[in-house]
Amino acid sequence: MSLKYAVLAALLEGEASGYELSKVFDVSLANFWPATPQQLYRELERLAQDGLIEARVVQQERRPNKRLFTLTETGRRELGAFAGEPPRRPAALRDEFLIKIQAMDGTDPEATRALFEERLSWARGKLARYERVRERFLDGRTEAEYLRDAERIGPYLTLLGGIALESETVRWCERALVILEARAAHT
Amino acid sequence: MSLKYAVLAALLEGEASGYELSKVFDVSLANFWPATPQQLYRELERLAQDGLIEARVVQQERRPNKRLFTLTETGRRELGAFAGEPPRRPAALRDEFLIKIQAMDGTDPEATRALFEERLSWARGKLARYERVRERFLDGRTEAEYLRDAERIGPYLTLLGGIALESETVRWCERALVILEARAAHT
DNA sequence: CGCACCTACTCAACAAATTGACTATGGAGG
DNA sequence: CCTCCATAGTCAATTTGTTGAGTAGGTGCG
Repeated sequence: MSLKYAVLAALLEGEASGYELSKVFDVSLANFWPATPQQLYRELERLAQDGLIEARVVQQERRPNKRLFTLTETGRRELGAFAGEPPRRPAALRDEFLIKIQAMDGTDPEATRALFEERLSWARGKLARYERVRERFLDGRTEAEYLRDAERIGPYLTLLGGIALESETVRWCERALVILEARAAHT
Repeated sequence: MSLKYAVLAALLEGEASGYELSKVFDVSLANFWPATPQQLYRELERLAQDGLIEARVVQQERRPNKRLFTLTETGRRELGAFAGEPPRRPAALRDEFLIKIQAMDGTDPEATRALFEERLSWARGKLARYERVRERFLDGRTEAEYLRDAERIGPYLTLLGGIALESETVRWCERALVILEARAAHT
């Protein structure tokens, strides 16, 4: 149900092809609504049929042709209506890693440490990427200036959410590693 | 794929029926691996067939009979193996609310404020529940004592993760509300 | 006494997500 | 020259996940 609106929201940034969207979903929207290319192509088809987006075929030389999609007025309206409504379902996190941690006792402590280490460096990497995106948003201005002047701040707020989440993950991993080390030293 | 291990991990706490598991998944495991009762019943059936868990029918008076499931040695081993391996897929967050925020510009600012307010109070509620669970874990001991003496600390670490996540959500919402207010006052 | 709600599930149907393979063309690197 | 990677997708099969209903006895409330 919500993939529909995730796609519409992505098209607020402007015209895009399915392929381009699959890239966007990989880096930005993937942070709160993951989708595979196949899901996107299917969804775009449906949205176009329902008149929420419009396709425009662009002939390309030395490349396969592509279809660029734009929001229609109807699409924009539907997205607006959706954005104003309270969410029907709460956020869902699905994390294999946490299952492993839940079940970690009785396995090799060293393996557990490695898991946390991996997660930590992954979170740090993500945080660094987020910070670069933030620089691009600000584009030289201070945050206060940006928040005062920009016409769209939604994407910036979700970015702040992502940054908050990942920096907290980093702190949590660091803490867990200290705890694990203390338990290891104690034996 | 991972629901399997989520169920096995839940059974580490001891024997449980499908119905009991559906309650556990609602409060604890739901935080990182949501599942509906139907999914659980299907999964339990499969796990029993594969010999990873064992069922024992308990006759009850004035209640429908229930089947209690326990981990077998095989199940315990498979779970251990899983817990040691690096995760095949990264954590996935699916959050309708964030789509709405991404698309919020061009809708009623008051509606957006209400969304954040709602999310905020929801996060605070969850945090309070987590803290109560934490009290139960500690059971009078200090955290340091608990972490030194307890045989299982996995569930405590995932709980800490949940607490970190929700308290960061609270801070993020508060910040967003300040920003929204400033934009509203500015007009 | 009737109604709603709790325990403890099962069944069927449907929607969504995932996986893997397949079609094309072009450019880069060895 | 050959292979791999990037663009720009499509198709089909399978697995997961979701929704709604049904069964059946028990408990609590007014």
